[in-house]
Amino acid sequence: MKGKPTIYDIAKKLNITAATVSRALNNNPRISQATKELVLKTAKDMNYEPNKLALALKKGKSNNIGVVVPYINRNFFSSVIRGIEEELFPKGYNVIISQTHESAEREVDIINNLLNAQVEGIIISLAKFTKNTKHFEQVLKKNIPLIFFDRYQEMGGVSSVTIDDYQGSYDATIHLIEQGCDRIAHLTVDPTLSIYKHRLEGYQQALIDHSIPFREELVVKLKSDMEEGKRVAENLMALENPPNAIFSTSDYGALGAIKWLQTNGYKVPEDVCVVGFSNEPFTQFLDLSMSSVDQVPLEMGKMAAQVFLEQVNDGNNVKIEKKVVLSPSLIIRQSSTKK
Amino acid sequence: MKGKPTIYDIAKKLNITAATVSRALNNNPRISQATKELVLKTAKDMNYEPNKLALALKKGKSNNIGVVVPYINRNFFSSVIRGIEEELFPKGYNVIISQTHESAEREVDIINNLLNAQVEGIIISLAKFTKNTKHFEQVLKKNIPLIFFDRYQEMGGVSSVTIDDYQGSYDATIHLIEQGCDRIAHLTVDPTLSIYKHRLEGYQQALIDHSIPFREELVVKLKSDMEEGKRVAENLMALENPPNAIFSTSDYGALGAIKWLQTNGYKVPEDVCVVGFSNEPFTQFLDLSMSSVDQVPLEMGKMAAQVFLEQVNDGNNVKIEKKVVLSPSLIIRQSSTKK
DNA sequence: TTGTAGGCGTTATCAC
DNA sequence: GTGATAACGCCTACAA
Repeated sequence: MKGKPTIYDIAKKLNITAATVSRALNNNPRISQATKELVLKTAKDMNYEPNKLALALKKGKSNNIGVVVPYINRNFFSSVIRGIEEELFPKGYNVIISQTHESAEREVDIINNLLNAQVEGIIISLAKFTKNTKHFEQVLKKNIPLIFFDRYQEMGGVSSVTIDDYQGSYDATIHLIEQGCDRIAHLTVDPTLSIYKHRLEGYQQALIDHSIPFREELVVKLKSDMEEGKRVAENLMALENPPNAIFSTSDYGALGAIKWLQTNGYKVPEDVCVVGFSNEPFTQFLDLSMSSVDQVPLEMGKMAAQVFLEQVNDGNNVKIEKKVVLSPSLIIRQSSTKK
Repeated sequence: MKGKPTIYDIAKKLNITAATVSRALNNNPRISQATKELVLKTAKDMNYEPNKLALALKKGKSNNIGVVVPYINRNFFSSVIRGIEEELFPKGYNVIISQTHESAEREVDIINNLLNAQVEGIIISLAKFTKNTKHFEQVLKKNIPLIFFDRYQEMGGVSSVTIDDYQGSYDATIHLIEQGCDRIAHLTVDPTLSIYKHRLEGYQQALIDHSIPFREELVVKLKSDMEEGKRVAENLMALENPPNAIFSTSDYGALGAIKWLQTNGYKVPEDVCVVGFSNEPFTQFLDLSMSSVDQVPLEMGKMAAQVFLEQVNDGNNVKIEKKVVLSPSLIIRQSSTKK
């Protein structure tokens, strides 16, 4: 008996069959209390541990779940993954992670790979440029729960967990208005992506609700990047009627804006209030701490895991399509607090 | 043929046996070119994909590797994991992650779980309070490569990938000395842990090499935390002969120190130079950017993965025990640059 | 060059 | 209650 002990080893020792051992181990009702205890005891003695691979092959279930993100070392994603792992480890699932590097191609490879590995579910935040959804149809065809989080795409049979981007944006804008700002710039990243579209809409609605005219020139598209934020701030302040608040859908853009403002004679928040989005860890450590919309990544991860568990337990039932929308949380700090 | 096609399905279609199909798929030399091509083609047509679980059971190899960290959403750890994944995905390995939450108990559970899942290797950064190593002996007994990174413990048969903490600390201290500082405080976390012990030694050696007397009262132990950093800075500056430089083995401690200094009339770096350790992302975004020792997490992850690959390919050979020590990289920024 | 048969560790379906 | 036996999908001697 070199390697790990199997149910055969323990069967032999007890002079019974492997089948009986298996049943005893699985607490099968029609097995005598005596043998049950005996088996359990010797199993423990021999340091027996079931071979998950065999079980997996037999049942066609691996106890593994795949989590796919663009990059794992972005704070938002790693926090979501943390939430997922914490929810799923106690249930006996192992979390396999993969990174798309924002490449749609690689995303396809990863999905195929996960499928081969017989994962029982896939939780994914789409690569930025994923348009085609063919690879996901395969997943659905196999009745494997597929859950999008944060970045998603409309697709029948797919569940998703997102934050209410509209609400987050609305709240942030209202907050700025309440600080007395009436010329609020909106920095966006790519309004064709749904999350940014919703953020734009929330911003617009807040203006409407306070009878503030919408000015097209105050909406600027830029990459989520500090240098871009500086450039944009410069342009905005050069307008004849410059903004007295900047709401950026990215913390990095907001940071760049603040830096430019401060080094060019503007006071934040007195002259210009600034609010970011994502609540990156650095926002709280700045000398002038930055207000930001928190995307509740931990909750998002836990929620995604829970949705997965529901679907997986629902067996081959009708495909449930669950859309969970979490409330983001506006964190108000110095960059937008006049007092 | 409901589920996934198997080699049997494709065998039936071609009127040959599964064995032949298997061989063709595996490019077995003694198989006719004709059938090989035929099999390959129909396999593709039928959208055949090998079932990794079956393969795993057969070979006793899962193609999975376990990565264990305290918390996945710490920048350092998630960056290491990123490195590991990037190195291992192309080789066909799946990366399973688990978090210990710094609990030694949970660490034991996780190791057992990974063992049951038949992972082919384990890469781990120890929970802070792990003393016992019994659970690791099990891993070694099964001939499964075990690799420690960052936080490790001396153990026969175990490889490790770390940075040269001594060197990093030495470099940082020398840098401070070159800036003209001769009263350098050293903030440590827990000198009983080897990494902090080495950092203390590097600091001391730098002093010796420049004939600067070592002063016990300039070495302070504190938690890696901003508030603690403030408290400690206050105490240090109250000494009769206060420091003109602070080297903290944690960025958070350094940050706290800087904040306290700045709000209490001291100029950084003119009055006091400050250097941190870890190169957390926030250090570069501070108004006064912070110098720090980068722990090259990406390289560390890649290196750990490479060590794993070596061991795993070495079969059941003699246990190789590889100790890789990477060079940290001192990032010099404003907090320590007088000019 | 290809087919046959057995096995990896479990569980499920029959029987007894 | 428990024992045979087959099966999950694949690989690999051993034959032919």
